[in-house]
Amino acid sequence: MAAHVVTTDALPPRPLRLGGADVSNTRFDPTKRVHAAVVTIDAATDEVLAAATETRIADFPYVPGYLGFREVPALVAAWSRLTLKPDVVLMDGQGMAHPRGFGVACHLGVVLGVPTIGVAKSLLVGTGEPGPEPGDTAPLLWKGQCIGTALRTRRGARPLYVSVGHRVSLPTAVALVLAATRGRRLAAPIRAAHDAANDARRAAASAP
DNA sequence: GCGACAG
DNA sequence: ATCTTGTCGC
Repeated sequence: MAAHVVTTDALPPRPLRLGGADVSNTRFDPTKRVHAAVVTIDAATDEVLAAATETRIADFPYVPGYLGFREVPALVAAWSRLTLKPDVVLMDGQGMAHPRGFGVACHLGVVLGVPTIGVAKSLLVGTGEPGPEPGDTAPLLWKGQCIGTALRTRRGARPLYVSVGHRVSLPTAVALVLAATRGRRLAAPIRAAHDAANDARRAAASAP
């Protein structure tokens, strides 16, 4: 089913450039536009090295389990204009922690041919509750299988759900996400992408 | 049939 | 996803 989602690491040695991908929507938007953003940051300093966005009409609605069909096309367009490509992309959403083992992060990775990691803020399927300390983890279980890792990145904050996207092992994925989180709940690349996507949305809203 | 349901 | 200020806590 998801046999083409290789779990063998294919990441280069340091310095590492981390990518972040996210999409913003305007609620009740009659034009049904999506604002996609992809960014590249320095893993050591969190400095944003490059960013690109794409605003377009979404040709597919939001349907749980089919997010890739709605968000990936715009993300691919944004990616094509990203001047400096990252080594691995952290995508806001599920990777293999998906009903058919192929969430938006896998979808993006396969289409781009780039290593990706699924980093979701809530669950689509599965269960797993990590301890209270940053770095605490718990296997994300579903139907007797480990489909990802529930990761506590900050005390008192809900965990993040990390799962394999494309060509990155789960242990490596969890380590990279945790390392990109500094006292904050979300990983730096995803926050940067979220900000860029929101900027694009506001720009499109105030433009004639 | 009922409930759940990434962003 | 988004609507939204102040407010509670480290």
